Amino acid sequence: MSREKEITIYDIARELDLSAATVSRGLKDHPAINKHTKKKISDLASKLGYRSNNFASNLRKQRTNTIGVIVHELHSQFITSVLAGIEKITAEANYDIIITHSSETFTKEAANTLNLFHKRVDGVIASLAFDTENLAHFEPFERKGIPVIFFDRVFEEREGTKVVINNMKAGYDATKHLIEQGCKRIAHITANLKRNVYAERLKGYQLALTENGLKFSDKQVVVDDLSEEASIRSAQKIMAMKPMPDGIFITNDFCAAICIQTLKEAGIRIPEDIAIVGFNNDVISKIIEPKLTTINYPGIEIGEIVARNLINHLQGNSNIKLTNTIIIKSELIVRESSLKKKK
Amino acid sequence: MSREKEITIYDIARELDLSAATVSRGLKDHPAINKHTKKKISDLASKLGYRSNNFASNLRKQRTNTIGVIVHELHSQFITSVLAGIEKITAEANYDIIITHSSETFTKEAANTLNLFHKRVDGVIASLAFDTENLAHFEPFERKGIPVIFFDRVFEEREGTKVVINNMKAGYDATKHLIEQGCKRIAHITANLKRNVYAERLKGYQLALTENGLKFSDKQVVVDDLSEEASIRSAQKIMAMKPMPDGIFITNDFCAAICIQTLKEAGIRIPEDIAIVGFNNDVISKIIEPKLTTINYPGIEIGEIVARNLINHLQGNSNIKLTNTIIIKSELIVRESSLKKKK
DNA sequence: TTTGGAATTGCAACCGATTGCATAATATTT
DNA sequence: AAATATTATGCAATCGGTTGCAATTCCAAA
Repeated sequence: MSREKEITIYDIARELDLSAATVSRGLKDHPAINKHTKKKISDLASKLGYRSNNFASNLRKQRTNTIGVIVHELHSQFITSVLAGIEKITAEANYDIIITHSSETFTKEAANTLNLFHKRVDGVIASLAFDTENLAHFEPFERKGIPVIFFDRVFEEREGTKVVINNMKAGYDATKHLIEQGCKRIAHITANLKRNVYAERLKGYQLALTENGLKFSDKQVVVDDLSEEASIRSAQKIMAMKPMPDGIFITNDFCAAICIQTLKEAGIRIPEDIAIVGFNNDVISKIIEPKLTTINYPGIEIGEIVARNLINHLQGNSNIKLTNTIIIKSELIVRESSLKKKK
Repeated sequence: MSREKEITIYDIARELDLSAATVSRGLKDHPAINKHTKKKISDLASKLGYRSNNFASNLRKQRTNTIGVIVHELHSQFITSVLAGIEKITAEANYDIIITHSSETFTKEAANTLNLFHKRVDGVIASLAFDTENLAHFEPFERKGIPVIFFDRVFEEREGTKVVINNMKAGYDATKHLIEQGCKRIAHITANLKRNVYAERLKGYQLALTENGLKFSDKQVVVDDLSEEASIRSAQKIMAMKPMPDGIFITNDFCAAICIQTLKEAGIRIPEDIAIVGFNNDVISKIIEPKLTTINYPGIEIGEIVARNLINHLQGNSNIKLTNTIIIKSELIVRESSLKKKK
């Protein structure tokens, strides 16, 4: 199979006895070009199978029409929903996206960031890894005036637009719900508290407790990562508590599912002995038995809003520095895992 | 924030009183350049924050060092594992990847294919959408001599390398296992039989039945998509069969999980009344109750092999046309959902 | 017929890295 | 010291599309 020669605007120009400039303008519907000429150009272009060379074009235009996306994982429903939302909006606006993921490690996140920088993306959308401690690796973008928007895992202190849910309220709602179900000793399983999402949910948990006359104690908060092994460990810690909790607010559905499994295997009844609320509304929350009460996390919506904001900014219709924090609504979905009281 | 000017090799050349050619070679460790000079170049480059312009480079080199990946979904564990495998190998070989997904529709798949073509990827890795009927949309690649490797969902008839598991054997093993557990009336829930993977598994199912003196009947095969709704529908069809099956081989773990749920809600005991075997070894198979017997589908390995093959071919170390089908081992993982007999 | 202005098209200089070939500088051999 | 080989660097063309500005063509009004 011999490779066909690539067709360029010069080939088209030669064949139609025009200049490359005219062909270039004709192909992109420039108003100065005669309708007739445009037609001839685009006809011949498609006949010859012309495809525009992005590299030449980007090189000259000094922009790529590409947005870089940095996420912590691909395995989560939430993230894939966000990506779907981003993709929808960016595709409409004719932007390409490059998706990178950090597997929850700062090192890979930094490498991906650098990589996107070298690829000269016009803008970046990011959610931070588990152990990212600062935003120094985003500085090159800052220096070049390339906009970066964060969602979900963000640094509150940082300037610029962020898209998040009200994690504190969500944590509050989850805990309040457990209290309303009659729980008196409510534990909380969560992850790295340096991440805003977990810290905020903890605050909400704490507030709900104290506001309802229950006392908060460090000992009832289990911090680990959210892997399968960690989840089993966490469940074991819960069982070792004396007295054992009668309710748990768990910051992640997968972790909650593993916990439920571990607890059930130990003969603990859910929700009778321990009521459980998860977080995210993953598919898994409807598979696990009992079905999991959880917080709905509207990924698609978040993705759409993040993308729309970035693109507006890129097109000069808004200024990212002005808008600061966009809060998306999330709500509690009640299923069996928390229902101590019959309806 | 004012944008910094971009540093080029010319800036470096000027400052060091060298030619751009030398700088270019120095930066990529060309053997003809003096060690000393190289050091000076790379020192200044990093001091100035130089970043190479990929567009200029690609334009000149006429290749992008980018591989396009087309998959049917991002939501599945299997696919994200494959992607992880691909990423590992391509990153080592210094290739970039662009990931596109078709949401299981041919239209999007074709659009993505075209898009990758325009982006001038050096090679393509693809798994077909649910309803793709032919490979005409890959023809532009063929014409330009750009290699395309398929995995998982492939067209058997097509020339060129494909990476798959032995789906027929897997289907056979799954069904045989059910037979060994004493099942006499084994149903099969599957999806679009135009896709090789499903057609092959069906063949294996059929073979195991007839080989063991059980008769095969169309009526025991339920074909639908693999969505939640479809899975519920399928479970209902199973329950409506008279006599009801005592075993089901389901071509996908998620679907199997939903089926188990639906059957259990109807009071059917798993595995006592109906034994079930799934496919994929998704996380979900360990969450569902009872835990699901399934076929392990080694995604990472498949990804690695596909990527390695493509890269070898791109680097001229092998010819994709010669190798034809690479078969990866997969095996049955026995859990509770199929164990009628106590061990 | 002349002329002003609008409508089209072309010229030529970019954008930044790469690379075959020539040349210069240095080292080695005779 | 001359000749040859080795090492290091530079020249200049090239990749293909874009765009400010100039040039040409065309048409209608004077």
